[in-house]
Amino acid sequence: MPREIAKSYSHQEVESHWYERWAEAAHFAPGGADAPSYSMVIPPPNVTGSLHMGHALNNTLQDVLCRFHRMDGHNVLWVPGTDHAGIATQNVVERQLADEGLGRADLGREAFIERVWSWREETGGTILRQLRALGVSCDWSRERFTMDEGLSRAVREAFVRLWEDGLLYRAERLINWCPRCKTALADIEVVHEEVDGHLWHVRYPLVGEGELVVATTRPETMLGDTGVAVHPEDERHAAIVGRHARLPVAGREIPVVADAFVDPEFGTGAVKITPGHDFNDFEIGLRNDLEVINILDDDAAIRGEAFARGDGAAPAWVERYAGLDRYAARERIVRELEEAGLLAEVVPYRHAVGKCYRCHTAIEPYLTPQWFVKIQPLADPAMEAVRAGQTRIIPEGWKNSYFAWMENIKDWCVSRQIWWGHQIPAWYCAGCNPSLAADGGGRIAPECVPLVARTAPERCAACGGNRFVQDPDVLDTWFSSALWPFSTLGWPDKTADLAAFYPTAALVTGFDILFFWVARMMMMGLKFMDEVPFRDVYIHALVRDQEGQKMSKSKGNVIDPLIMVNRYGADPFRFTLVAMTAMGRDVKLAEDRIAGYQHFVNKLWNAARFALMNLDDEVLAEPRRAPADLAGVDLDLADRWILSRLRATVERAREAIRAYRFNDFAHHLYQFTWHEFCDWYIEMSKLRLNGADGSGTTQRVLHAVLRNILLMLHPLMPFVTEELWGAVTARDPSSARSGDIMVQPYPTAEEFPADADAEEEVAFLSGIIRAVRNLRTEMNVPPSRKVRVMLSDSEERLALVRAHEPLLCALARTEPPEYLAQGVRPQRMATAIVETTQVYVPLDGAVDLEEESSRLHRSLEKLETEIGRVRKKLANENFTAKARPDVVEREREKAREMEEKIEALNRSLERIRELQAL
RNA sequence: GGUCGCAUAGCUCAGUCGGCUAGAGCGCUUGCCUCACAUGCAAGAGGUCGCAGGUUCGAGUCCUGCUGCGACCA
Repeated sequence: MPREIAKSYSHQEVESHWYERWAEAAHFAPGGADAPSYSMVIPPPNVTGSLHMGHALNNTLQDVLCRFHRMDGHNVLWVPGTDHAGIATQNVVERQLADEGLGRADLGREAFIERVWSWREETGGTILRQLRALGVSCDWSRERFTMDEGLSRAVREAFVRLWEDGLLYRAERLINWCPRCKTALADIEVVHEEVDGHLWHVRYPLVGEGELVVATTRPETMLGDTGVAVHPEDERHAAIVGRHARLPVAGREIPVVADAFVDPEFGTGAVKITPGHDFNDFEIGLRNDLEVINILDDDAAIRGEAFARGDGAAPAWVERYAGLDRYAARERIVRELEEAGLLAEVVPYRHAVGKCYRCHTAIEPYLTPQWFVKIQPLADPAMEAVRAGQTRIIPEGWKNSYFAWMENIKDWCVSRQIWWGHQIPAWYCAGCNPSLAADGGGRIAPECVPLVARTAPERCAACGGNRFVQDPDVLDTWFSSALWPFSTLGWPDKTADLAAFYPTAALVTGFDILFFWVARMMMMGLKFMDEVPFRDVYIHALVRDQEGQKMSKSKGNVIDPLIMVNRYGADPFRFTLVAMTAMGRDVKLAEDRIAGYQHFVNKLWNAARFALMNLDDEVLAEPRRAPADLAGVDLDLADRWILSRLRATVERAREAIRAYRFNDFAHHLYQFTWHEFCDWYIEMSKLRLNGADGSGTTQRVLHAVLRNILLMLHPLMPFVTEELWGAVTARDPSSARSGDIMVQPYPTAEEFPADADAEEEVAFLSGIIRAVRNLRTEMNVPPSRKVRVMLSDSEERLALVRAHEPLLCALARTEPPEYLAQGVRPQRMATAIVETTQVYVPLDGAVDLEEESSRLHRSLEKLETEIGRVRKKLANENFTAKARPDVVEREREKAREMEEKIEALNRSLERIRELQAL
């Protein structure tokens, strides 16, 4: 009984339905515990974020892996969640407060944090809801947030253990300070950008007589200069080392020192040293015993008290500078230098400026007490694990970056001067640290002694006091993210999840957070779990626009994934992302690609539609999903061929997934579905389906191949495959209940018989069919008209065509062919050669002999060049002696074939010449 | 400045162990509304594999240099 489904697929009606159904059926949760586990943790998106293309790609790839392994019999767990994004989230809420005319200080810490939580309840986690539109199969019952109680406990535990193991310390160091966020940043949170600036050459008068010209990009920092340095071997300046310069404007006397860091080629060979506001200068200062003066407040404005140092009294000009922003101070100081005739030269100069990765404000090296993780003892095992292959990085090229970064790693500044985050579990006893009370601003002096503990201490072991102040700083968000692969599974408790799912199988992420996150997870995983956090790290590309530009709101070139899903459906969108994910390359995305793959979905839909219109109820009702038991019954050539090709496709698809070759995976399935199944098998099957003979077998094969296509494609295109699975298995008693495709076993190659003969024969027959079609077009035979065809070859070869004559007639629209004995050459025929077979189609009276002649000449020329190359090879004794025998044999075969073709072409040309002569 | 990567059809890219008459998708040209699909079918055009050397019987593939582009680090 013929049945019909809609003429085309409407994703809108289908996607939300299936997503809900999967959730209700608990398909997203791990299944049987006896199966090998396959686990992943989502790279937690920022809780303030909304879905962009990077997330779409990242999560699509993860979902492909999860869906594949789930079908392939693994116990799959994919943990979703978000991170609390300390600075970013605090910025968002502070902006809200600003609209109400409030600052966070107006609320106080506790009320502010409450406010952030309520923001999070309302708006946070939007991105996780958006992810569902992609069809991601993560286990929502295990959703985690880095500020959850469980994960916060993990953070405290990790912090305390690091402290106990001597891997954590608090010290006053020069750190990267963002004057807008008013917090310290880790080194990698600073992005270096080239900017067009100036190089100011300033005269520093020497005490006594003479002067020294120094070059600087930041003249305002001279207020904090405590020395001038020259290279020790620079003869130009050798005489003045040890003398003093009088610092312009500030008036202090500062020493001239020699330090090998100075580049004698740069500028005048003399540099001003500001240990309080430059990392290199800080080092030089340490080596040469220079004073460190902090001239800036936490908002990068000049602070008055800086000038009070030195001779004790604040000079008169302090009032001019105190409170000035660093850039205003720069303008002013340049003006004053110029007026004093101390500005020797100003030249345009392009140089790198470090900026805050969150707000893009230029960072300021700033001397403050901070918490640091001693990193080398953690980095060493993390490097070793990759070297030993306990964790693989794919593609391998990223290993270099990983090692390069790890080898030059510096201690990690983990304290942040913000409120939203995990407050550092360290307390200071008011009794032991009298300076605590003095500083009402909450900044704890560097000399204060912290008590690090899992919970607030009740009594001081040293003085017996019970008044404590908790360290006001919070931890870097990445500190909690570093624990993610085990904190989400219940650590520090020894949970069943932890036992079953750690280490995770794979981590899928972009290279932009290789250092921020991947490297730190490696370190923390090894530290706290004694085991790497993941077996494989797959690093994927960044999504760019079609010109290769990074997508950004300011450029206006963003493609919104949700709009794409809505417009084209999640399946084509996912397929596009996966098909374009070549190893290590950028993904350049254009909307028309997605539209293109929507056509593929339509093709699949219509193949299923065709099948449904041609399958009998009893076939549709058979529970069989693999036709292994069909083998040998009365499979015809086409059946044997498509099953053999299916086998090869399953093999390739599995291999592609195993090797993280996502684009190959998509490509092989696309190629098989469209160009083998639809273009050839379905067309060939029509003959048998319409005839009485063997229709049952063909129906069964058609059904089986279609179902296996759906199974293979499911990880890529979950929705349309699930929808069609429902249609083609509707009457299958074995799939009545939890028969969703999502939880069916993934096809294996062994289910399908390989058949090299069938593949070879179909290649030959389809070659003949293509050749006839080609000749038809050349001869301008209208598609509606059947064409006469003659074939000439050995009896054996011709018998093969004869056996499948109806296929040729139907697919090339020919009359039944005439079979000619080898060597018989008919007149007035256009010729093509397929393997050894000559194919003739009558030269129509209307055909231009000239054109036909030049067509043949072109093919002839091509062949002659090629055979020349092959003959040269075969004549080369080195080749025949050294190349592998099978390679040599292939070349010989090639030469034989080409000789025959050339001969045939020459004969055809000869006949055309005869005709032209008439 | 240092490191790494990339350069193949008009565009975007595959090309795994060196055996290639170099592939795909999109675009383009021509002809078709052929009873699953015009979101389609059929046929076709289109390449000095960035340049110059080297290794090899054989190089898109390996090595060196150059040019151009990109990324990361400083």
